[in-house]
Amino acid sequence: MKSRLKTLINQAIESLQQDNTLPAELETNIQIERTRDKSHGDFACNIAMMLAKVARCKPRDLAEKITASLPQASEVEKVEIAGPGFINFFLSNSAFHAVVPNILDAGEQFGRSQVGAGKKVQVEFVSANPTGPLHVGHGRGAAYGATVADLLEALGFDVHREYYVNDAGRQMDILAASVWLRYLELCGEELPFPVNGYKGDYVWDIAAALHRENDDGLRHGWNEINKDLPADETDGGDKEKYIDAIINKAKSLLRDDQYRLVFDLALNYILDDIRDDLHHFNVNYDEWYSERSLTDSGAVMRAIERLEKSGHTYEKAGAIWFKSSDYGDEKDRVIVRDNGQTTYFASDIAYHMDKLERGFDRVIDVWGADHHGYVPRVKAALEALGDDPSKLDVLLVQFAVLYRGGEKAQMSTRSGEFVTLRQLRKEVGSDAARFFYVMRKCEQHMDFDIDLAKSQSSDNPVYYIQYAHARVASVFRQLDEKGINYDQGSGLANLDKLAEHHEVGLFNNLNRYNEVLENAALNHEPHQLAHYLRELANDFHTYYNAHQFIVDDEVIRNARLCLISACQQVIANGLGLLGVSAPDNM
RNA sequence: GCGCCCGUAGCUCAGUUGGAUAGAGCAACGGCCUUCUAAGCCGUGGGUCGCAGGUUCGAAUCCUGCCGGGCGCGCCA
Repeated sequence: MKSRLKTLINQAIESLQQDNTLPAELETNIQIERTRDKSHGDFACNIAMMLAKVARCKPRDLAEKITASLPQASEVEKVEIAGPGFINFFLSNSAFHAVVPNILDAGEQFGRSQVGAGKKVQVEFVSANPTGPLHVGHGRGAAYGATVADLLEALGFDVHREYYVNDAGRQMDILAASVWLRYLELCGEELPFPVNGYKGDYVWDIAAALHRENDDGLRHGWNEINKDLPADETDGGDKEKYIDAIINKAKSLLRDDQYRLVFDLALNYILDDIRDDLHHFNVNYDEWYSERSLTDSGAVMRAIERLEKSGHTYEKAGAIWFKSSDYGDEKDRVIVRDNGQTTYFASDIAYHMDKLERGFDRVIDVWGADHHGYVPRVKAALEALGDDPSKLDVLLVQFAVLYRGGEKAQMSTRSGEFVTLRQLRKEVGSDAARFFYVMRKCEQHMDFDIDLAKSQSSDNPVYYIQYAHARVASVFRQLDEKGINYDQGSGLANLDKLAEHHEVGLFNNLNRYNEVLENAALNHEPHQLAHYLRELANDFHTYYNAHQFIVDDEVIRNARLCLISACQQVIANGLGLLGVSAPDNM
């Protein structure tokens, strides 16, 4: 609809250029907007105000000339000039009707397009350390990332969903050591558990699995382990040094192969858990990319060498630094520590280098907002490597604070542990959780009202929208029960009989769906779709209450059934893109 | 101290990328059940868009400076 009006205005401008009212050289950026106020018509264009200067006349006069030069179009009922020089288009009702047959024809495909033209986009999201179950903070990233990916796919982008698995580094060693110590306890050893170890119940579960598979095969006496250990924090020592000493003991006593056994068991156990959790959250990946594989394949060394060769590194205090401050970072960063080990940042440089080498036209990282300080150094690295940092979009997701009964529910009752995503799903259901997480734009701090998400009332937007979908299904069930025939062909042929203002409003809203989808996807703003669906459901419910659909007049009846059927389809499609189900029964 | 995000109705938030008289949902108040789901609907009230300047035909939106809240500033990952 918008593009149709654009071409009309373009033609008008071209004809004005021919009679020299407007200069031949002209930069035209025609914007067509939906009006807020119906008294301003259906669409408005501000082109006259934009071009007034170059045309050297008053905006309203120019608007007059443009309007006079507009070609005839059947959809346009009336054109008015208003305010400082807006050109307002009033369209005929029938101009909005064509969307209904389009919706019913396309079905599930309605709204999908080829705007993305098959461009390769990678969306990396969640990527939480596999050292424990996902918590509610990860949930927002999961819902947001998955929806952004689905939206882009709907627009015809070739989307690759990826989870970066931090399966290297100290945190994983701490987990492996924690599991091993719990395993030793299961073997009958008595030992003090490290202050810095992972204490969650899942560590016991992994240890039990380790014990089932290996019996006492990995057992070492605590007396042997305890030899030469520094003091833990409980005994006035340093908890970091203590846990590092435990890790080193584990590595030396178990040797490589057995240590790797413990490590991998823990890693896979937790990854399976995360995968399962996300799967039930309707979040699925194309690839789980291992950080360790970057080291194994030599990508990390290759990235470091490239930086060294291009003169972006230097040595200081035994470490190798990347001069990220040359590219806007606030200070330089270590990539190889004085002990020879590469840093996490070095892996991340290699990872992003690898992403671009894999040929993605666009790379999207979804991060928690607490990592925002990390953006400049990654972009700096890409620039130093000679890649284009503008290909990388980092989307920062702010924290979600859970509220239950008006109180913060962020922490569970047990010692400072976060509420897990699994607990949240169990309590409010996957549908409500997915919807609530994307209801707000990602840079907005979010208050997640658990009570509201659980409630089955119109206050709850998820239920309200799903209910609209179910209601249409219910109407068609009624039709069946009454033995009344639904003639879609007749309905589509008589849409112009629907002129109640509720109906006009619905036609109008159904026409907006494609625009909303495109905007939501290209701007990475799923909340736009969520809000749209709320409005559409609201309009539907209002219509439902104002008018009977199953009426005796079969012409009106069939036309109305076509209209509500289209509403149902759009709601189903929209909810589908948000990862929310559209039930027929509630 | 420096950097990023946020500040819009009593509350939670939108605001079509700078457009016309700033919107919605809760909450408050007043109505509506013999009807395809009242799991709902109709109506009313409510605002110095944090503050002060600036940019222009036009600012909640862009720029500058303050104020307030959140987060981040490791040879951790």
